[in-house]
Amino acid sequence: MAEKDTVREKIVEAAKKRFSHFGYAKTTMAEVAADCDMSPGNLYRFFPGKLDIAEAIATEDYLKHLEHMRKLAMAPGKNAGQRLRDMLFEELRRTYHKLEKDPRALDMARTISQERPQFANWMLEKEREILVELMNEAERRGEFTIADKTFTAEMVQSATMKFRYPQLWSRLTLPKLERELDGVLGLLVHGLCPHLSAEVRAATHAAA
Amino acid sequence: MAEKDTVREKIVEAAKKRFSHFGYAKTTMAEVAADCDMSPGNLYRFFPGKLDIAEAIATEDYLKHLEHMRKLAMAPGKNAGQRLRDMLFEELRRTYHKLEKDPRALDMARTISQERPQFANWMLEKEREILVELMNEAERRGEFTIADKTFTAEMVQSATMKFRYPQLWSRLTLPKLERELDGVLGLLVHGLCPHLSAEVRAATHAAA
DNA sequence: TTTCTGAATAATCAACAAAACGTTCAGTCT
DNA sequence: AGACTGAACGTTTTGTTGATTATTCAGAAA
Repeated sequence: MAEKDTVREKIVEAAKKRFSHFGYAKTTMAEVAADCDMSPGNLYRFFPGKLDIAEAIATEDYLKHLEHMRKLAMAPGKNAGQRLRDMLFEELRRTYHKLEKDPRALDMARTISQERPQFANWMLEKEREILVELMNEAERRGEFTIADKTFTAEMVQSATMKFRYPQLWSRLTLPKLERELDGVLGLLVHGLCPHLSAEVRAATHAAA
Repeated sequence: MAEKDTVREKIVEAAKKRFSHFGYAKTTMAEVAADCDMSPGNLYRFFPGKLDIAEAIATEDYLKHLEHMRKLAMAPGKNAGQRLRDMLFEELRRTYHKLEKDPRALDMARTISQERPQFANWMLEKEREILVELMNEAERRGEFTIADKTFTAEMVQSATMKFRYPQLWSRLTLPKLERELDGVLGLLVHGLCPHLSAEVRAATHAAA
């Protein structure tokens, strides 16, 4: 079984190289198999199909990214709004740079999210867990007031959809996208209605 | 000149019928010309090209829709949040139903927004004007506090992108989309931070 | 002169054949 | 028996050819 995992890893590594070098569509199972000194048929003892190899690569990659985002979401010495901002900016920059420096990654991303919508769902769900943690912490400190946190996390994701696969939905440059994300987050955090600034809150306390 | 406009209108009408019956791609300039009892070449004295006829149709249609939205945005006896909600719900429902009952409209929408990105910009800009009017009115009544209204309108549009061409970016049903839009608007209006409810505001006034 | 036509042109599309590919599985090797 | 191969199969992609189509423009009609 440990042996099997080693072989699996070997396949993933070979595929990773091919995919990033030539793109998902342009690498064949035969090539990946050859890189691993095995026959094409043998790949299927480790993965149900080509797309599943891509999914394994994407999963590995995203789990690393999630760790990073969790750190930003829980960073000490910052208020909740700032941490939310850091987290979503990190997400924007990561995907932007990934697709920028390696346009070959785009067809893989596109194929996966088209053929495996459930995978895109899984990513959102994982991110949502972090958002809920962030909100719990924020509420504990009185920074946010949120009734249904999972629902609210979904709404935050919905409102920031545009920044999740930036070059899929617009041709904006990174600085423009950052400015826009900043603006949207400002709205999400403070709202359009007059909000409870520090001074107003003090006044309210005095009145009580 | 009045004569020219009549001919233009005739062409638009003929094209409208063809486009909605057979789709944009499947109707030929020759057919539209025949419907107007003229030669294909003559169409080009009135429109630079086929796509410009489609754009004229879309413009006419959107201007009607804008009027409707402006009415909702300025409806008396409702607070600003409610009017914003009515306006964006109308937008969602309109495009959803249009593309639902007439999937032929989709290829036209897709072609226009692909080949003429500036047209999509024009639509957003026009809608933004209404949003700014709504915000001005809301600020006058103390319902919203907004520094840069045009920028804020842009951010509202950015956060609600997903609901603008619903079936282009997701496969959600109308009820699910409505629920989600409602949630996002709740967030945009009230924000995540504790906000100034009516009672709190009264307390603040008392303290002052 | 001004308005319009319709054949000419160049670009795009559709249909079809050939090649390449993902996937399977009968059978070989260890 | 379990691990693996590679030819075979059906699907998808690619390349090619012929037809359609948007657009132009020289010239006819008004």
